[in-house]
Amino acid sequence: MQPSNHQPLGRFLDRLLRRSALSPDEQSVILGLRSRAFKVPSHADVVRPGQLVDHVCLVVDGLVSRFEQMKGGGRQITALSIPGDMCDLHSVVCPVADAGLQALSATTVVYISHDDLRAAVAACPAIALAFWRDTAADASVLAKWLGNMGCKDATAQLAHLLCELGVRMEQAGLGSRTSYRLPATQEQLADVLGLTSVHVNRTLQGLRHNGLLTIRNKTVQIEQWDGLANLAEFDPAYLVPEPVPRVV
Amino acid sequence: MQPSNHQPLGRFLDRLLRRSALSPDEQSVILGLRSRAFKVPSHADVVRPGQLVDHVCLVVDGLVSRFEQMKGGGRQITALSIPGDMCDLHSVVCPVADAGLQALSATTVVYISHDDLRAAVAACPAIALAFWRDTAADASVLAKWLGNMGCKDATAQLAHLLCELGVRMEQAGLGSRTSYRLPATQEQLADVLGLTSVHVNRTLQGLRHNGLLTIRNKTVQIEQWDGLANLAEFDPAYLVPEPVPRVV
DNA sequence: CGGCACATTGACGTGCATCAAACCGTGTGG
DNA sequence: CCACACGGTTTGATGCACGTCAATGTGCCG
Repeated sequence: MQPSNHQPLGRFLDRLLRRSALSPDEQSVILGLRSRAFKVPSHADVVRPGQLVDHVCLVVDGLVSRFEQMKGGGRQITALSIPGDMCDLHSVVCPVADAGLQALSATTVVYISHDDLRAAVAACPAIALAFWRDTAADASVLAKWLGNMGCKDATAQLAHLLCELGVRMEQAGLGSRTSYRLPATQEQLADVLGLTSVHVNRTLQGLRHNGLLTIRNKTVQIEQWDGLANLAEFDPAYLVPEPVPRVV
Repeated sequence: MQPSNHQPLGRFLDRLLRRSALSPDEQSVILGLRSRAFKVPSHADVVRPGQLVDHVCLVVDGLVSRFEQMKGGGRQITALSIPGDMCDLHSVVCPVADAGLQALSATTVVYISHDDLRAAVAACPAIALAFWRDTAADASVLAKWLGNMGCKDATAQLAHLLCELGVRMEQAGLGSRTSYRLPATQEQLADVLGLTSVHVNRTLQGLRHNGLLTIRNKTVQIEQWDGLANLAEFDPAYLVPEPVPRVV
């Protein structure tokens, strides 16, 4: 599993191959998907909540969040997509988006039409399974977040998030788990963790004062990985599934 | 979409058909799956966290929870499976369970082997898509729970959960949305909501005193559906996806 | 230089946790 | 048929983690 290349679809294929075996033919079906690139400014909506979509959205550069919007103005981020991630691959099978998508920083994305993806799925059953598996992987991140929010205090929760992002960035070839760029504001992190930006700020300071990490210029530097992972009860198992044998 | 029957696999097929169109042949593949029934006593583990499984588990009667276990003894329930639900359909593509499964009440389940399901998927691409869609539906419940936990207070969160279960019970043909049996303890509800059983108790009393619902003998009676749904900002859209056209 | 988004700090309030005890229904065994 | 044990519910007193509100600081960009 060599990184194929740094083209948008190459990054996505890498992500799929991390979990699923695909034949050269199947790989070229993925790489051959037609895509249209767009630039999205920071804070702009990519998909509005409740919107019916006919394409998926692959992150090329930047950071995209999926979020639930409450009537009272509250907002909960339910997923973070880094380059190489499909924000809403599940929309192929559930095209009416219950949640919205928003760029957290200046971002470039590519659109790929549902029709093209459905054609790929119809042509290659293994691709359908790879997509299913990808959706399941997203769900396991979601379950982990729920567990953290329900059981851990702000410090452990924040530490866990920063460990997770480290591992994911490393997997995606975007830095190492102890040093990566995170173009998100403290308020956005607060919306991920179900906290306020004020409390995220103080919690972050606590981690800094303990020498666990530093953040300079949107770049996270984890100084004591083991300490942070231990504090967070972080176990990357949920991010690195065993590749599963082909079934078709 | 008539309820096929009340056999275990019939209930599961009904659930699939609620979201996916399947041809008669495909339906009979589902109904023909081999299954072995088991009785599970209350509080017993069905799958231990981290276990490698080679079968999925379909709930026939009772209630099963998926949960994350923390080192400190904390526990977070990340999904509730009612009769007709596959607890861990995603394990077909991610066979190493990150989370555990536990029966919340005396429960009967049936096991279906991954091999048989993979054969079904290989034979009928539409079944693969239906399974993928089912996994996505579970994930949207998870996202909603995360949103509630992050943004709402205990009252709204509990109200939302009871509305959700009402709709799901009704869809599954197990009572109406305003009256259904819920064989869970307050402590288990607390583990769903990220609260303590003490607080769930007081919150439940608040809802009762406002005349919104009553609970007697494990049976939830919602007296004012609109009031409860409004309090919870409950919108069932995330539970009733538009059926999607066949792609294969 | 002025404006703007974001980070930081402080004072204060509250929703929920924690701990501990009492209460209640149900099944069990003497 | 009663005594008891046990899982679950209910209640009260107290504390803390985090929210809220509001001001100030800071870097960046036009």
